[in-house]
Amino acid sequence: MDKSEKVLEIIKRLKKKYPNVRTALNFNTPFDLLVATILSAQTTDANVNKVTEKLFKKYKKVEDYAKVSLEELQNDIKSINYYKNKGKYIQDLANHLLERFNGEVPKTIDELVSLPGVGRKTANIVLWNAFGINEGIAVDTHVKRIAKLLGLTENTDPNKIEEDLMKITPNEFWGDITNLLIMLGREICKAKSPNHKICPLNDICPSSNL
DNA sequence: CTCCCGATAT
DNA sequence: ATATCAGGAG
Repeated sequence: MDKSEKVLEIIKRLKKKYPNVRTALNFNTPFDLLVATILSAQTTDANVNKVTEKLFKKYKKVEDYAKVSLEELQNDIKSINYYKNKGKYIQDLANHLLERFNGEVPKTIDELVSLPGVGRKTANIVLWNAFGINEGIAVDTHVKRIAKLLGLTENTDPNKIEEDLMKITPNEFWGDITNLLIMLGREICKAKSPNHKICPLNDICPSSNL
């Protein structure tokens, strides 16, 4: 089974296990999702959702993030890891959107990545989950770890892993594969204790100990 | 490469 | 105690 066939089999099995998988981050608007995704760096989604529940009620529009003092915004996300950096990213981001994009979230990777605090991972998450656009594959810590365990890539650089995955994955699945691997990573193929016994991929995974 | 720097699981 | 969690900037 070559890598392309393997990816299809992996997607098929994971889709069966997680039929309607989508981002676990709660959001109403594309901008909400952009904020939530920035907050999610090195932070669990549950913790992000706890904070955004209040945040999105207080900050309805892009202008609201631009208006407040940085200290107040940082304080509103205080329970999030790296809250000082993230607060600054989000406020700068709001200003860039207002000045350069008429207050709207852009719909291309190049434009998204030009915004403060937004890298390829964040851009891909927002494009797929807010707009349904498959321009790339979001490589987060789970995707990075599991793609290597499954033998889909030998690279460790997220950008190269993204290239490898794009080569062997049909475009229609570029959005799904990230969410599917994230679910697998959170529930079964955990960083510290991968549970090979209950993994639906254990018979085609070179890293399985069974 | 380092810094950022909270909450939770183990 | 420490490893890890939907990373990105400098």
